[in-house]
Amino acid sequence: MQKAALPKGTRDFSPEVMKRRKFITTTIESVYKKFGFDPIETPAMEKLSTLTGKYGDEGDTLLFKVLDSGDFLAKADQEALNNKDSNKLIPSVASKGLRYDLTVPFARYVVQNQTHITFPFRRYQMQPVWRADRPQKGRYREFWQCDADVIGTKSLLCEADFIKIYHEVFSTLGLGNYELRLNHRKALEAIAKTCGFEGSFTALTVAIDKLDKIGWEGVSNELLSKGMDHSGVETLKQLLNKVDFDQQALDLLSKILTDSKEKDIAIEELSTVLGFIRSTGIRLKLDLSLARGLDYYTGCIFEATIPGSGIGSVSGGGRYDDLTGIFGLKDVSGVGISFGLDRIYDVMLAADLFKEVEQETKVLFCHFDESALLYGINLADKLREAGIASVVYSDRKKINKQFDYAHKCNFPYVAVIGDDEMANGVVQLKNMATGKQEKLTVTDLIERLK
RNA sequence: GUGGCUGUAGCUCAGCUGGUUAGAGCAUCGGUUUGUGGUGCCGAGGGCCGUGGGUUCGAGUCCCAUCAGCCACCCCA
Repeated sequence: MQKAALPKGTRDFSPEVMKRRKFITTTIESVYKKFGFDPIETPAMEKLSTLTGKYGDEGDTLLFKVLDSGDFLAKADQEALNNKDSNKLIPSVASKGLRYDLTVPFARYVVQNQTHITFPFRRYQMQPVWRADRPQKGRYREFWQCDADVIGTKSLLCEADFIKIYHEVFSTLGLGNYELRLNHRKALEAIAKTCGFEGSFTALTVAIDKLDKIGWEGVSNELLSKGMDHSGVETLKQLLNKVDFDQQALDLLSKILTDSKEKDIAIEELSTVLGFIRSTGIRLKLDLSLARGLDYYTGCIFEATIPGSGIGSVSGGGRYDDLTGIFGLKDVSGVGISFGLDRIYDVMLAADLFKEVEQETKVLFCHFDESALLYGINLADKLREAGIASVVYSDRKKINKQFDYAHKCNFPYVAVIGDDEMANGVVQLKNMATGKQEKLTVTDLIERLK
């Protein structure tokens, strides 16, 4: 006998859990639909060449590779094999991989279907993704992303739409205390210029992204050691405070940053977004320390967290000006966001935000003998025709066992069938919550349970 | 990839400084005299004490290794 077990970082979902997960996904889906997005799906596997090189070096190591079928060793890179060089061996034995996110497969989809797509294209996609990360709290190897993207327009109205979507989704889920942080990739570049650090843009973003973890002192020490001078550090310090996203914040930013093309773009785009959402009263933060790891972002970037949840971001996104370029389609700008279903679930569970899951099957037919069982089968079919979910107890067991089953499964009603009921053309319907029961004909039964 | 913590029944755990046949609660199944569930009462099944080695007269308990799980770092949803 072998032990029943799952691969590390993967989970089964019980009916109770699935009902709650569905609540989250249908909420997100209905908001996406309301904003004019249509669904697509893509395969779990992509060609490895589609995935590699899109998520940075670290991302490549986190990709699950799928071993080729057949005699894969025959066509393996013999030199790499002899040298036991795993990394070099991979391309010759694995040509597929599990998708790492939904954005890159989407870019591939857009390029491949460009002649059939009408731009701007608004799609949503809710599917699992896989990462060979070491699992821990709020981190799984298989998890679901709920993405929405608009591709084929540079309009900042899209960014405004996503801010409204964030607000509606989190409010509906009961997570109205969410914090949405906004930044602009060009603002980061302008900051690098202002601080005399344009040559080490990546080092700058890596450092300031750690602000909430290692504090201002840690960040400044790191930057000083990387060669930033004291005046640069002082300037930076004025910028990194997380502030309300409003005109005042933009004015201040404009005052501190030295003139550059990037500054102009960042300020102008952020003001445009602000203008689009001003009337809604939605609040968000301008956080110039927000960097986000994925380097395909070029414009506005978003990240949403639930303060006090102990789990990192539950959603992220941003604008990418040239993600389709790598697949041969130039000058197509897109912007999108992604909700992390599993993390939202964890946060909601911890905050006790799920309502009691109700049993959707209305009634269980219980019986005393073979003829009552057959009688029940017919009645159940009549109820189903009327759209009432019902089950006939499938085995011949004592009536108290049948009731026990109904109780444990949370069926709201039990319909008892015996000789009396069959003789009179009725059933004994018992309300399991109140304990009350009454004799009803089929017609009355349907009327009662509708 | 780096570090820390933990492995005893299906689940949560107890098992004192090593000492007879390994315990509890919950869960499961059966019964409570058979046309009615929840609570109560009675009873049953279920454990190579993660795995391998070592110390010892004797190991669930001590030591080493290994595997697995959890947590943190890195990075991220």
